[in-house]
Amino acid sequence: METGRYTAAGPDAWRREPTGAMRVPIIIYADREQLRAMDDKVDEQLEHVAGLPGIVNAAYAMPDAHWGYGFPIGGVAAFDADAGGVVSAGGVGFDISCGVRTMLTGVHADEIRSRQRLLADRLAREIPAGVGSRGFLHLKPRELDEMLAGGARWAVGRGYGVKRDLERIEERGCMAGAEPEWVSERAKKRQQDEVGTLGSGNHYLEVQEVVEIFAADAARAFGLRCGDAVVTLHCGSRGLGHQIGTEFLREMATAAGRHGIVLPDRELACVPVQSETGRRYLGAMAAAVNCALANRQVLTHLVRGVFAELLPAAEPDLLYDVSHNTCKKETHLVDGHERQLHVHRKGATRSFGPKHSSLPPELHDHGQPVLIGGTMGTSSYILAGLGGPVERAFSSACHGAGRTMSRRQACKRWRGRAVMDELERRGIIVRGASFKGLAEEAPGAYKDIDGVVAAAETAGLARRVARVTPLICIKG
DNA sequence: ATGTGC
Repeated sequence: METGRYTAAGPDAWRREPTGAMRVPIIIYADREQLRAMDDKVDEQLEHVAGLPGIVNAAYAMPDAHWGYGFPIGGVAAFDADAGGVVSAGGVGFDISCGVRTMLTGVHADEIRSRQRLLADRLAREIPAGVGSRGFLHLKPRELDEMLAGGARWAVGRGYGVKRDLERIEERGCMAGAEPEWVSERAKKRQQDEVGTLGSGNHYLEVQEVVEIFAADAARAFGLRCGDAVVTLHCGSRGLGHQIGTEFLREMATAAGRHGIVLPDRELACVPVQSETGRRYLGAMAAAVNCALANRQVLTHLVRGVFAELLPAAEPDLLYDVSHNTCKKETHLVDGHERQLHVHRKGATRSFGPKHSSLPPELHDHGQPVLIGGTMGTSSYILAGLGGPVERAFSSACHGAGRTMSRRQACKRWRGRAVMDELERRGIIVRGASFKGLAEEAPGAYKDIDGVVAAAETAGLARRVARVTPLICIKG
C-alpha cells in the first residue's frame, strides 16, 4: 500500500485524515511492515466506507485486513441510525455470523496423540464438510423458522448441548430481533438439510494443544492450561446466510439511490438503518446469525458424541463462541456521550473488555475471550478484550491471519496432497473434503498469524492469553 | 463464503 498519507497515531496504529468525500478519518491497526504490505484496495475501500452517511469516529481496519467485497475483510465501521446512518450487506459479508467456537476438553494433548489417527478419521466421518454437505437434521418449514428465531438456544432445547453452553455464546446463544418471515423461501430451502455442517473454504474443525500461556490470570479464568487439548471450530450460516447476503446486496444497490446515497462502488451497497429495506435486512441478518449459532451448537453436539466414544475422559466444555461477520446494535461512549450504534464487523471479532454486562460472572474480571483462527499449519490464539478508558474500533480485534495470496494463486503453487503429507510429518493429521481445498488453504497463502496477533496486542485491541497449535484438522 | 455465474 502507498503509505504516504498515513501518520503514526499510537503504537501500531496509523491514521489518514479525511479528504474529498470522506466524513471521518481512516485508522488502521498494524505494524509498519503489515501496513506497507497491505493491499492498496484496503485503503481504497476504507476511503469509500469513510464517506458513508452517519459513520462515527473512523473507518477502521485490523492487522489482518485484506480486500473484500465492497468493504475490506478485517474492517470495522459504526453508524448512528438517528444521524442517517446506514447498514450495508457488504459490510457484514456473505457468510453472515461466520465465527469461531473453542471447547475445553480437560484432557492432555498426549491423550489425543495416543489415538490421533482414529480420532481424526472418526471426526472426519461424523462432521459433514465441504460444498453442499448435508447434516443429519432435515428441518420442516416450521422447525426451520424456530431455529432462525432461537439460534443455539433452539439447538439446546432439542437436546444438542446443555444450558451452560448458552452462557458462553455471544448474545447468550440467541440474537434478538430475528425475523424469519423476512428470510426468503429460497434461503430457507438451501438451509433445510445444512444445519450441523462445516461448509468449505477456510472453515475447519481442529483439535489443538495449548502450547503457551501469556496471561496466567485470564488463562486460569478461561480454564486454559499448557498441554491441554482444546477443540475449535470455524464455520458460519452456510447457504442461508449466503442467499440473504446475495439478495440484499442486489436490493440495497437499487434502493441506495432512492435514499440519496451516492455509491462510489456498487459493491458497497447500503441503505439507512431506518428504512424499510434496512429494517428487513437487519431482521433477516439476525435470523442468519441464529442459524450460524445453531449450526455451531449442533456441530458441538457431534464433537461431543465422538469424544464420548473414543475419549470418555474428555468432556468438551464451551470456552466461548464469537462471530466475526455481523452488524450489531451496541452502546458505545463517543466523545463522552453514550450512543446506540450499528457496528459492522466484517472479518473482525468483538472484544468487549472486563466488566462488560454481556459477560458471564466468571469472565467478568478478565474480558471477553477473543478467538483468532490461524491456518492448519500454524498457531491460533486466544486473547481477551481490553476495554478501558479508550475503546479501540468499538471494541474489536482481528479474526485470523488474513490471506496474502488468492485461492487461484495458491492452487498453482501447492498440491493438496503434498500439503497434507507435509503437515502429517509435522504431527498434524489433516482430513480434507477435497485436495483442491487443501491447496487453497495452504498455510503459506496466509499472513504470519504471530505478527498479526502481536500487532493487535501492541495496538491495544486485546491482550494475548494463550497460543494453541493443531493436532488434527478437519477441513471443509 | 457459496447447490463456486446470471
